[in-house]
Amino acid sequence: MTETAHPYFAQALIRWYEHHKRSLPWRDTTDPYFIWLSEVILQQTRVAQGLPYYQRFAETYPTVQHLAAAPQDEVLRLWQGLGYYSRARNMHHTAQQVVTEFNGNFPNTFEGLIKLKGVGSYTAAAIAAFAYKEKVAVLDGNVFRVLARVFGISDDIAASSSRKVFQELADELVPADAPDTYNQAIMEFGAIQCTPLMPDCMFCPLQQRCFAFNHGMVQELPVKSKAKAARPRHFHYVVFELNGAYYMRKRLEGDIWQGLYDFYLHENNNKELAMEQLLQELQEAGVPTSEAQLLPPSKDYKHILSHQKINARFYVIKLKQALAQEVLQETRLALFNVKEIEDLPKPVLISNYLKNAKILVY
DNA sequence: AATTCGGGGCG
DNA sequence: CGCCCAGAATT
Repeated sequence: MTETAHPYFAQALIRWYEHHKRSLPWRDTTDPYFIWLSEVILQQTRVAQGLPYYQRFAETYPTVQHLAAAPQDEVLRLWQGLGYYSRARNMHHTAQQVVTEFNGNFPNTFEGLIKLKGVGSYTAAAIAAFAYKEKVAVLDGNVFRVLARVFGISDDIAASSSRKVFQELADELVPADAPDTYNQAIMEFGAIQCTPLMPDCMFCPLQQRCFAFNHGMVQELPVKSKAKAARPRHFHYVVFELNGAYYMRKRLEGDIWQGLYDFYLHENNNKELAMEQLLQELQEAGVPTSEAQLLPPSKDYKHILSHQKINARFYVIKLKQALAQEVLQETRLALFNVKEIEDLPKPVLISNYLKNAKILVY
């Protein structure tokens, strides 16, 4: 490991930060509510993608009380497109807890913050440092990368067992007099200067003390094992239409997109689905298919998630009469008009279909 | 300690 | 279009 004087490391980063930092709205406040909001949005999310969402949330819910009082569907609708929807559900839950249990005040220590749903070690450290200047180290992907390169750490950053090594080093590096600025600085440095693919080593203030640069290992560090291949899935959506309204249902726990709305779903392990089979299934579910007019399936929609490759087809069925109450109970479907559908939180896949099919115009 | 949860950007 | 990015909860 390169002998890097710790005070030098923090000082160099802070000096770099003062010259290169981006102006971001959550950096102009020490209000734990807005810092928490921004950090939850920024989990797994690039600043450019999260920024407009932050602005919308901060504007729509100017206080934690506003967020706590909002209906879940509204919160999820505002979150639509950001992904990892448990973040929104947990955030909503935590807002309600802060209001009802803590009188609207967030815990003011790392230990208190990390007990909140959706607040893990990274987010607790970020809020504690930025809002309360607690001397704790944030450890996100940027920090992993910067530390691995500068200090020549070759532990696999994708392995949970490596965390301890990085966390201990990160903790040592935090200066007591500026934990807030330092933590911002190291993440910003990773995001702008010490980037994953083409780091700007030529104009790097740490160049001379960087293990990776000095050993020609910038491309090799950090070490990161590859994720396993995404599993293929085949979705066959049945879009029941009745006089310009559509049957949709809220997705349950235990799979992707919990809390979001989609259509009647038949999943198999094939791109194709025999019409007779689908019609028989619908008949068994109590759908009067004899009266229904079955249109040809849509094109294939390919939707990529981190570890799932979804191929989806949409089969529109124009109904002549409403589905029976028992069918709705069994399938959990409900009828929504176009205006209502617009306001429902939906997976991007469903949004794309609705738009292509000219059911919704965004 | 490994797996699962989304989606957008980039070369 | 393949590859990259990356925190929290659950198993």
